[in-house]
Amino acid sequence: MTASRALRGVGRVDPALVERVREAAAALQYVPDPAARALASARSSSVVVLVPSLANTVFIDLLEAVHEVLAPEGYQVLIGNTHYSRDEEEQLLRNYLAHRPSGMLVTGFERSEASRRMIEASGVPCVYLMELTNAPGVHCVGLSQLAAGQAVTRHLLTRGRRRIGFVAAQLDPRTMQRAEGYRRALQEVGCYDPGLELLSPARSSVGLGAALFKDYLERHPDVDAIFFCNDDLAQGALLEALRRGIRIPEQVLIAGFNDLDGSDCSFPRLTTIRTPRAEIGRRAATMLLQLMRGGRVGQSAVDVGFELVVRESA
Amino acid sequence: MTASRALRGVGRVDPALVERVREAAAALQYVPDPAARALASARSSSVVVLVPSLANTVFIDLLEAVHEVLAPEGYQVLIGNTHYSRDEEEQLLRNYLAHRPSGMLVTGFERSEASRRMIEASGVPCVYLMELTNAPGVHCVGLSQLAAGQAVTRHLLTRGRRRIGFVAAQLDPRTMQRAEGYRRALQEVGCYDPGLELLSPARSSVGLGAALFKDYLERHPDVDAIFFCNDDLAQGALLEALRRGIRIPEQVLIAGFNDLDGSDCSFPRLTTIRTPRAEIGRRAATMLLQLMRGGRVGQSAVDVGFELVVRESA
DNA sequence: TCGCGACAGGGTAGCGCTATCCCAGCATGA
DNA sequence: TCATGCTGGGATAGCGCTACCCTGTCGCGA
Repeated sequence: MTASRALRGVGRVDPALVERVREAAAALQYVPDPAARALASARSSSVVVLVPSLANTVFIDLLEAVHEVLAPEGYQVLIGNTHYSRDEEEQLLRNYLAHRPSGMLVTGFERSEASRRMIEASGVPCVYLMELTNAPGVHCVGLSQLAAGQAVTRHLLTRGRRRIGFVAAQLDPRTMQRAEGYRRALQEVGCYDPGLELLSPARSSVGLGAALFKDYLERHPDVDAIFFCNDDLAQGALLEALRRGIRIPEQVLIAGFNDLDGSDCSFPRLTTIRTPRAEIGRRAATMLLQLMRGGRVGQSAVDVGFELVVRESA
Repeated sequence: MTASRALRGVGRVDPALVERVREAAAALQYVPDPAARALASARSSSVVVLVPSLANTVFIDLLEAVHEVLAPEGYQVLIGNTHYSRDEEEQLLRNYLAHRPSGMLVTGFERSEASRRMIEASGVPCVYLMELTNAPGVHCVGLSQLAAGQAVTRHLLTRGRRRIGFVAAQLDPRTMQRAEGYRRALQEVGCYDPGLELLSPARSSVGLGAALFKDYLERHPDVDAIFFCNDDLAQGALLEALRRGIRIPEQVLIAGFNDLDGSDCSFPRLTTIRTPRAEIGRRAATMLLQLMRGGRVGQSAVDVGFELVVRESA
C-alpha cells in the first residue's frame, strides 16, 4: 500500500521512502498494470477525444495539441473518429465509456439523444470542442463559426462584390453555422439570394472543390465572389480557375476557411479564416485537466476567436 | 461462468441458453468491464498502431483501413504517433505494452534497440507496415520504396531528361529508400550526380516544397526534371513554378510520390506514384487477426506494389 | 502526567472478470 | 454390465492493483 502511494505521489509518504520505492521499482523494471489500476479505482488514466474526421487537418492539429498537454500528465489519449455519423459516435461512446475514462473531449453539440444521455449519465468530465454555447454548466472551447462566416462574407462585400456565392461540402454543423453567418451578412445589406448557395453532402476534397466550382460557374455565370466552407474546396477552385482562364481575384473573389497547408502559397494565395485549432486543443485539455482534478474552472466557455487572413484571392 | 462463455461465444454452451443470456444482458444494459477482462485474462482487446505522423494523409488512410478491419472483430485501435522520433516510439511502446495489447502494427523497421527488444520480449503478435523484408519470421505488408523511387526516375529518363534532381524533406527511412532507388536508376545510365540531391530534414509541406523548388532552381538552373519524395512538396513546386513563369513540363518535369489529395487536379496535374496504403492497412490488419488467433499465415511478407500514375507534369 | 490530534505506514478486502478444475448426465462399445 | 469419453454447466480462486480502515509513534498543551 505504501509503495502504491509512493509511486502515485498521493498521500503522505516519507520522501526518503518514496526514493527507495522508486529505486526498487526501477531495479525490478516494475510497470503498474493499468487494467488492475482501472479495476481497483474504477477509473482509467485515459481521456477520450471524439473527432468527426481525421482527413481534415484541423482535427489533426487539435489532437496534437491535446496530446501535448495530457501526455505529460500521465493520461492516455484515445482517439475516436465518428466519421460525421451520429450512429458511429453513439457506438464509440458506448465502447469508450466502458473503459471508464477520466475525461472526455467531444466535437460540437449536435449528437443523438442517446449519446447525450450517455455522456450525462457517465459523470465523466467533458469539454466540448470547436463551437460555443452559453448553456450553464457546459464546458466548451471554440469559436463562433457563425461570426467567422459573417466576417468572410463582409470582407467580400467591402471589396464591392454583391453576387456572392457560398459553396460547401460535408455539411456538418459547423459548416452550417458558417452558412448562417454568410446569410446574415448578406441579409444585412439586402443581397441575400438563396439560389447562390451550393451545398454538397459529399466528402470535402481539392478535387471536389474544382468540380463544384465548375458546376457553379455554369449555373451562375454572374457570380463575382465565392466563399468556400473549407480551404481544400477553395484550393480546388483556384486550380480549376487557372485551367479555365478565369482570373482570380479580378473576375471572381475566392475565400476559404481554416487556413490549411498550401493556402499561403496557392496561386493566387488564398484569403481565408485562420482558426486557432491548436489553441482550442490546448485550452480544452487544460480545462479538462482542472475538471478531472475536481477543481472548478474560471470560465466555462472559452472563445478563442479567429483571424481573417487577407491574401490575393480576395 | 456460463454467462461469460455465452457472451464471448467460446466453449460449448447450449444455443438456447446463449440466447437467454444475451437477452438478460440486453435487459440489464450489461456492458463487460474491459479492465476486469484484461486483468483476468492478461490480455486486452486493444491493438496498438504506431505511425510516425498524422499530418501525412498516407497514414490517415492506413489507419482508416486498419480500423475498418479490426473494429468489427471487437478490437480497440490505439493510435500512437511517434512523430518520426525513436525516443517517442520507445516511450509509446513502454506505455502501450503495459496495456497488454492483443496485437501491434508498427511502421517500418528502423527503431531503437530498446524498442526492438520490447517488441520481441512482449510476445505480442506484430505486423510491420509500409516496408518489406525477407527476414524469416517477420510479418510485414508494404512495398519496395526503392523500386518505386527507381520507377519514377526511370520514367523521367524515358522522357529524355538527364539532369534529374531529387528533393526530399522529413528524411524518414522510406524517403531514403526512394532516394536510393533514384540513385540506382541514374547510376544504371551513368547520369548520377550527388550534387543534384537536396535533402531537407524539415517537416514536409506544400510551402516547403515551394521554397525548396525556388532554392533548387537557383542552385541548379540546368536541371530538367525533379523527383519530389512526397506530393505535398511537388504541389508546392508546381505553384512556385506558376508564380515564376517556369513552364512545367516543358522546362522541368515534376514528379511526386503517394498521389495525395489534389495531385489529380493540380496545374499541371501531377505525375506520381500511387501507393495502396488502404490496402496495406487492410492486409496488415487481416494478417494480424490471424496471428492473434494463433493461426499461421500463408505469406509472412506481402508486397502490395505501387502504380506509376503518369499525368501532365511529367 | 495524560489526552489528543497529526502523521507515517500497513492490513484487508474487494474491483469484475476468466482460467482451471470439477461434476452430473448421457451415449457408446466391448 | 461397466469402464470410457463426451458434453453442458458450475464452483473456486485469483489477476494486480487501490479504497478504506487501523495501528503505533510523536509532539504539544493542559
